[in-house]
Amino acid sequence: MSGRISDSTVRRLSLYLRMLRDLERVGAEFVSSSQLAEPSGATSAQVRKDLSHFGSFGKRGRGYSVAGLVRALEKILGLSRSWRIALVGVGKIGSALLGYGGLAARGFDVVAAFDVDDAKIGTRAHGLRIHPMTELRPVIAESGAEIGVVATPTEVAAEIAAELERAGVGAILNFAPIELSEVNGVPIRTVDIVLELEGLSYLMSEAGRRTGSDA
Amino acid sequence: MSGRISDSTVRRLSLYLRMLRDLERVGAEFVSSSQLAEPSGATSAQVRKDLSHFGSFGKRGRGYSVAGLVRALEKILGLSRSWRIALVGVGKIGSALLGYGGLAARGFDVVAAFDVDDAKIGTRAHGLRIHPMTELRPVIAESGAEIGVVATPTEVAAEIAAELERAGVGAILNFAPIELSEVNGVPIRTVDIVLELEGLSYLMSEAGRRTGSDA
DNA sequence: CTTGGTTTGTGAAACCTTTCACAAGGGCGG
DNA sequence: CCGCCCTTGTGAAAGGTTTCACAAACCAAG
Repeated sequence: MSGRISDSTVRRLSLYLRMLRDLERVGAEFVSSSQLAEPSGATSAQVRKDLSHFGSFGKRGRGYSVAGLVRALEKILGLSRSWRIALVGVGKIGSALLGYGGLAARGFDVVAAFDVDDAKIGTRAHGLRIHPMTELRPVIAESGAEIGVVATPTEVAAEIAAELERAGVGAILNFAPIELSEVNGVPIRTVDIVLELEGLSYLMSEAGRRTGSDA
Repeated sequence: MSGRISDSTVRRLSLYLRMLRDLERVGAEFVSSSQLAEPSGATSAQVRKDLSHFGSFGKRGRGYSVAGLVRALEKILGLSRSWRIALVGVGKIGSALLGYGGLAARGFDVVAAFDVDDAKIGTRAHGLRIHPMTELRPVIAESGAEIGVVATPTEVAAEIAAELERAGVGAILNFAPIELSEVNGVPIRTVDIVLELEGLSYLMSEAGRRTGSDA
């Protein structure tokens, strides 16, 4: 088992865990790979293969123990602890994140916020003091944030990501529409809404072209 | 050329287009596949392969005409026109989207907004009147929105997506942390921040486990 | 204890994507 | 006009992911 695990596998593991927690809440004891596969649109074989990279968690003829698999997946995904987030850029997206209770509920706590805007610095947003950029390093060190979130304009995103990395974060989530390259093994995930919309635009145009030429 | 194009290819095409527009702005005339590859982290061969699915756009020995390729990619991706968006849920994320100028700048106009909250209905957010959910169908029909955005709580996301589909949108962008399944060929893309964070959590834990056992 | 029904874990096969490597074509300097 | 250098377009190879299919294991009932 366990070589290099693909992003898509990890993504699915998260989805399985979500479903398992729901099942746990309603008191289910066992679940089969096919039940587990359904919500993520995967197949039962894929569920079993995904899990097999990490060990053997099921009972043949019976399925998986819900509680047991929840704990196993939490351990694999690093979700048996909570993570601290440092947010850079308290604009539209940054504020939305701060106000989104879903993060803290799932173990991701925003513990520090930064902005360049003098009007914002020193004020509080959702109970969190907004620091100037110059305090990035010390505040991140003191707060112990492990994840940096870049919610700044595109032009400065790369620079901010580099500063976050230097300040010691272990991973970065980027909302600016720019592809940031991983440095020093600090993984970066980008959430690019425009890219998603353009992907949809392609699919709609493609559909139009198909039906257009058929009709 | 042109069979079924993978999501990752389309994603890269968007990135190429971004770079090409920057190049056009600074007045570059030609660009090579290797220059084009750099910002998206692709290889030159991949750029050429991606483009080859749609035709032959370059000149051997010279590269690609920047202006020509911009127009070609815009056509392929369906970006030579603008798209209208109907937004359902004007909470944190919904408001952030409304206020985000980057969308309109790239040809995605939010033309209609809906919410269940009586306090919001009838008011205006960023110049846009907020409609009650009961008016979904007529307002979408009248506004001609092609893309529906789901920015509601998870519990109602699936139902809203179905209503949007019935109201006639051609694609859906979903921000709720739930996997929605495509119906009637209406493509759905989900932006799931928690999933991204959990992916980062996995990578950080993995890194910890590796160095932990090595040291 | 045995039988039958069920579900896992996993090699092998199928499928898909990326990379390689090179012939074909184009431009430029002389 | 010729020869050299450069870059595309593309089959073939390599690499990766998903699906298939089945033996092994477990439970329950008789």
